[in-house]
Amino acid sequence: MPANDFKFFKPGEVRVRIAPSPTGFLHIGSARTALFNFLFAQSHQGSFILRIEDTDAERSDPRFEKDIIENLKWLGIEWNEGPYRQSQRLNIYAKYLEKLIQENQAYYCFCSEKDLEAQRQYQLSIGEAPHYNGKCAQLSPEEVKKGLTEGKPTVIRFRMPPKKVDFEDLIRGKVEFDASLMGDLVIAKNLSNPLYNFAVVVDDFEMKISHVIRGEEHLSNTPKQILLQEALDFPRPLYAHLPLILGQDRTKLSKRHGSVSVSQYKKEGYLAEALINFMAFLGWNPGGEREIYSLPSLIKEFSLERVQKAGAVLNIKRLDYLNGFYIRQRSIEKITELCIPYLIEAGLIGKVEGKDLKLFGDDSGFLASQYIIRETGEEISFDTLKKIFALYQERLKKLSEISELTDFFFRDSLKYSKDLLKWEKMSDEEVKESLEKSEKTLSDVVVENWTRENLEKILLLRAEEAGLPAQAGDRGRLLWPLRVALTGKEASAGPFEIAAILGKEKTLKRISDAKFLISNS
RNA sequence: GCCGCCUUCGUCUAGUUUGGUCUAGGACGUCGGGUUCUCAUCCCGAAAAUCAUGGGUUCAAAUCCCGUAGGCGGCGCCA
Repeated sequence: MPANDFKFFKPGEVRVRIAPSPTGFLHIGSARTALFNFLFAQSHQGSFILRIEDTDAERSDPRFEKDIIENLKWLGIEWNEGPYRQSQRLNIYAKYLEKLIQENQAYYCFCSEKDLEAQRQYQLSIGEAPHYNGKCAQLSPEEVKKGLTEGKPTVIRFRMPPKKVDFEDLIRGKVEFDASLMGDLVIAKNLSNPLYNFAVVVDDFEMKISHVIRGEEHLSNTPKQILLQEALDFPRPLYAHLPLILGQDRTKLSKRHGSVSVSQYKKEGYLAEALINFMAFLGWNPGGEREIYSLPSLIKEFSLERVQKAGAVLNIKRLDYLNGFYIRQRSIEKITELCIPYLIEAGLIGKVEGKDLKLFGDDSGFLASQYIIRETGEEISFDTLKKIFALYQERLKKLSEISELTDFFFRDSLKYSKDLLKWEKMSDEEVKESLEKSEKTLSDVVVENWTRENLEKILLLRAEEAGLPAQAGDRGRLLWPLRVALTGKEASAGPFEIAAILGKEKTLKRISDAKFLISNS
């Protein structure tokens, strides 16, 4: 816990914070706010503080706090202080609350929610912004005491000074609000239950926050917080309101737009560095033409001046592109480690019975030297899996695609329609001939020579002698049926590399299965 | 309804501070082509913004000024 001192922050000392409420999984919007705060702190050698705003006990849940912390770490967004929890700082808020009440800057209000709602409806109907009408603002001390001792339901309201408030937003410039339109703000349910706008002001002061960098949805909270600061005699931090992240329909991004939580993206197989690069460019860019940036290079380039004012629509295709790029950058060992859990989850492979798998890290999945193919019971090594994934590394946009792309390696028999075996307009008979040719060619290859290079050399030779005009295009007559026989798929990696991994026996078995399919249906 | 903010290719954006080099640049996506049995990668090329709109200032405006429209956000005993 920080010391309870009242020292003003030093203007030169940059201290920023991210203040998520644990009422949901870490949202991509909060993650981006965290990123910008982190980048800003890092580029100014400042401090970045994590503060969990869990004053709403009903909606807060420790598992959300866990999710927030885990995913921030996963993204590589590290904080220097915290996590602080507002629920553990209630005595601090109570002290300031009492001060405001004592100074008559805040007061108890006994209005019922029903009355308030009626009032709101009425104000709306006459074209006014809904705001508290001040009914309890002038209660005598006796009335307050009576209400309190009777245990009447109550809240604490801040006497909002009816004045204009302006502030210089680092991104938007001068912004002005008229507080006389706002009505007295509820700052706490009672002495031990502070509410957001109040708790934020106290904490930002106590934690000596120099710059409040947050989403634009907080812009209209700012004048309220400024007035509270003035009432408490706190210095005013600098403000920067980030543009919102929008969905396709240009409204604030929410669940109905699809994936919004970082954990969802992680599970779908997006890499942290892709997400970071992507989020950084949502409402900001360094000005040049380079678009690939790692965390360290972002720190070098980041500045609040280059942050956009308008909201930014999240373009998932761009994230996919970036993710594919970063997948291709990773080492094949790392890709293998990351892909294995998806295969396990799809039920394609499993642990070897009796052997313990080493579980490492948070999310890297299982790492072992041997796995078992569920359908056949055969063992498969990490190295073989590595070879399989190597074929698909450049084809992957998301890691989660791996099981659908490579499932044929882990199946005993393949299911596909016989027409898929036909390249262009081949007849059944031609397909059969093609397969027989592959079969013959491959059965002549001794196991010692069963390598990708060799298979390619031999098969290509056979394809080109053909008997037909030997054009490169004719390779398809041999290669397409072969590839479909091995994979059962319209699109896949090439037949040579697949056959090399499958081995002679399985390769020939699949060709024979394909011949059966084309002849008997 | 009230208050506030915003407005350059479909999307993210460069350019606006210091008006001319902007017949508006890049990236994703789309389309076409090359490599290729397929897919992906990679390479080449194209279409795509009368700079929301109206007016003004100026020899000259995406860039400066005024108005208008539209969009979004907030208006909670949520954060």
